[in-house]
Amino acid sequence: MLNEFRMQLPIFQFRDKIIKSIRENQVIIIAGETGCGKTTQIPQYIYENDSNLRIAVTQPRRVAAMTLAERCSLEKQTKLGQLIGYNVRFDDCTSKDTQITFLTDGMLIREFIVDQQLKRYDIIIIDEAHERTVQSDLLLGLLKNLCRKRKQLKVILMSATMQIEKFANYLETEAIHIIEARTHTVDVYNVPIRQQDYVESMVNTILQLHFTQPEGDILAFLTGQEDIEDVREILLERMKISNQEKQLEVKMLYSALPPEVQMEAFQKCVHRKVVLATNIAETSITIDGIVYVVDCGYVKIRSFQIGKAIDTLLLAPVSKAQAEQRAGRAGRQRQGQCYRLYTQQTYERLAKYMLPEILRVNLLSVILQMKAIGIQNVLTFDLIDRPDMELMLANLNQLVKMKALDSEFNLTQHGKNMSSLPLEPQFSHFLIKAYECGIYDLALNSISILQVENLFYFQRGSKENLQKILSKFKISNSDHLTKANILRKYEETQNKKSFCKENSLNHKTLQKAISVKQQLKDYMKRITQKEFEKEDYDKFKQVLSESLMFKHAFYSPQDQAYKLKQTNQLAYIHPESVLFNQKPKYVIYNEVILTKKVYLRDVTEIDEL
DNA sequence: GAGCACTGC
Repeated sequence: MLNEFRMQLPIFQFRDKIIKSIRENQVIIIAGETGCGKTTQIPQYIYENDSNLRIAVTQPRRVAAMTLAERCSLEKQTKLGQLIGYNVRFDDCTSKDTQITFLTDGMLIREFIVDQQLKRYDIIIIDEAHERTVQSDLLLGLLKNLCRKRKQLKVILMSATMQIEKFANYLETEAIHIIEARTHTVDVYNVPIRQQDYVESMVNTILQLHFTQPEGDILAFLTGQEDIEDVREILLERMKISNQEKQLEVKMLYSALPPEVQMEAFQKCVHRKVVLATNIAETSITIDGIVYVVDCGYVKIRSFQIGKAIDTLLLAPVSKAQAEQRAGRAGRQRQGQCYRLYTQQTYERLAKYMLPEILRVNLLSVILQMKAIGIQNVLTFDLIDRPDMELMLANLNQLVKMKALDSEFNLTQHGKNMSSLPLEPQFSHFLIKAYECGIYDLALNSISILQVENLFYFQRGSKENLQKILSKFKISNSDHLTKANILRKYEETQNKKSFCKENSLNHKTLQKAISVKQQLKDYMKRITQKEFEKEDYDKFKQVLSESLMFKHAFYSPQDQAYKLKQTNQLAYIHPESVLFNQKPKYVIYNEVILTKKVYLRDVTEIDEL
């Protein structure tokens, strides 16, 4: 039975219309802002109408998949994992009775590799399609194809109310439903003149807001750890000077913060709270009680420069859609206000949407996945936005060199094995080769710990300890081996928490590395039975060097920098490397990224190129 | 002598 709460949701009045539309069309589009109830209700409507159907609902983020399944289970008063369940990495909470499965986009792509017909499901819902992640774009392409082969299959695309025509054209459907949500209005204010420095401007706006506006918490959007810490320091200083009775609690929120510090941003405060956040607060996380939003107008974007073959992580203006999304965060509880630290004129000139991810990342692993799913010609595969042809061709040729594909671009057994691992292709290649050479534990430790980010956590200004800590674990002029050693020492230590504290390590991060290692170990069991171990660092380096065949660099004395073998690009060893300030002649690296300079991250010295 | 936003298998 439908309970009263469910009937009050905006989506409820569309129930019969949508059911009818699904019956009559193979592909339908449902657009509606967050809060209209589409994600929790539509799977249930479908099930209540025909209890034989098996439904998959995809989400870009794993927490969303888990909490949505929990929410729906509660509404249907069933046990989570029975009728309704979820399936995300490290956590499969489904059973043979499960008919509504919430899963991540990446998980459904994995299922495609196992069964290209996806016969396990009758209806597939792709949610949050407007976010345009690589995974959901790829899923749309795969499902568009599959619809021709499986006439009974139904596909529902759900998105915010943007780019709907584009989706509709691509999926060749006219069945579009737009659901209005009941949200509160947000008044938007722009600054009248262009601001020189958004940190200064941010501080002034927050303080002015604080001293003149009625109660309600503030959410401030900044770009990264550095400007968040700057704003915080200046705010605290000025609050001290002003000696006002009106207190202001300053909290921070960005992904490199340890989870326990992040939690502080969610606690209710006696006084007004201001949360200084990155775009983690844009979609991933919702904070209750926010009435005011301040938007600096910038965001850090990671892109892949095709010609130079390097990643960049640089500041860029937000898109209009992003600016709206940020403003919307003020209207979740009651009428809110949004202050933009840029002029109305600047706003008008912003791009409508951010460039979709598939057009700005390296596609090596996506191409391998596509081959594993059985796509013959990936170059002509019909995606909603086609990536650069040259890049895809270069990726194909790299996969040939790794022997993942043969010379006709057909998937080899090795490529099949590689695609079964949740790793970048060069690491899959490395792990498989390392097993063959009998250095599996060393390789597993190294790969697992390199998968996790924010291994260390330092308070501002205390980072001079880093090299001291690294030297305790250092092995053989290699970040790969040194980090493997950190994981091994962590595993061997009894009191893990104090071990982490002593060495400024992030406990949760290492926990994650452990579960990554266990998962990789399980996957590897299906590929090879070999499990013998010898501690051979030279062999390790040799196999690694061969696996990172496109990531070699040599020191160029006249440039006082490294030259990448592939492109002659100049780069510097990252300060977080054990090789920082040393100048080994030849190195291999995991990643080359432009931030303030072009840096090589995770570096190992080798004897020759 | 600098420090990387976010997400996923």
